[in-house]
Amino acid sequence: MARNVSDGEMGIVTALVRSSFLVDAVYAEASRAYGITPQQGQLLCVLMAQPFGMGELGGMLRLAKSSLTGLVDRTSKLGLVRREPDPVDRRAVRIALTDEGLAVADRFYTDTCRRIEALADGLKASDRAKLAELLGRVVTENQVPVVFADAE
Amino acid sequence: MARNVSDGEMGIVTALVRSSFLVDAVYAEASRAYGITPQQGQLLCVLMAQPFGMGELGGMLRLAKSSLTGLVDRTSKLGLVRREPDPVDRRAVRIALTDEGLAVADRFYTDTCRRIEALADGLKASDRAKLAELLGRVVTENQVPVVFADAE
DNA sequence: CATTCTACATTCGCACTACGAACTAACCGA
DNA sequence: TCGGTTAGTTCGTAGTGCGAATGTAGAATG
Repeated sequence: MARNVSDGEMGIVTALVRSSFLVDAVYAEASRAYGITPQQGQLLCVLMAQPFGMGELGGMLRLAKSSLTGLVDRTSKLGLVRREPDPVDRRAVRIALTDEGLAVADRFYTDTCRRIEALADGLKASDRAKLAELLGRVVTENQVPVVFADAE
Repeated sequence: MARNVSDGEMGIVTALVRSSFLVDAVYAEASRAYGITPQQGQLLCVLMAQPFGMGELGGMLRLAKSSLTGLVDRTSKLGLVRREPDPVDRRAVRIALTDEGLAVADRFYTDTCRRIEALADGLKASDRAKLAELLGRVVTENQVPVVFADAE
């Protein structure tokens, strides 16, 4: 049987899985507010740092090449990203944000950050810092791709 | 611009988003190993506690009714869950694990726990406990549905 | 009791997600 | 130049998730 929600003690596995569920819901809600899908939102966030080739993007987002083509197609059709020819490799393309894409990405990113941050509102500052440190170490040690980063 | 991965300081937002990405990847990998989708795996985990009606399931998994019908259909076609008539309400059904579904759920759950737990292998026991406590508070305070629970 | 209102679930059509296999074009090394 | 590799796309398939519309059954009201 499962423990009750009111049970104060929650294992680390459950805490991770359920917090992930929470983050996913926030992502879905935030992206919907901007007329994009969570995947498109994630693509925009990755591209905020710099343009990437399809291969690099596939590695970061953990998507097969064929999956990525469609995602870029659809996001491109919205006018948010653009395929640019790679200057040195004529086979390759570089996916970059359009002006509008950058604008949407900025707003989506800011909004998402605000919503995610609100999840930890109940924790006092020192606890939030501790949580960020511990969770950050988990992320770093598992080499999670930089699908999201702190603003400068 | 974005901070570098090697940058030790990671904000709580980034840590949450990227750890969620990590958990999602583990869930996808684990479910694939059992020939099911992550959504089907999640359904099995929820039903491990007890059978639920479609309405309850929709609330817990945050899915529209129409989305759930298909998920249950497909999982049922695999022989893992079953629709049972509700004893008191002839409109309603109760979704329950079949014997095979219970067996798969047990193994999937155990395997997933092992994989998720491994994510925090780099932390020492006291840090893991602290992380579980803080993240557990975030989960509890945001009333995340019990889509996953600790084993008894 | 009949009528109405609401709740439970399904069906349908749509767009998106994700994959592997097969393919084209271009790079690169021998 | 030839053969192998790499970058991306195309195509077919299965699954996801939603809203609108539907049918049936319980609940509430007269």
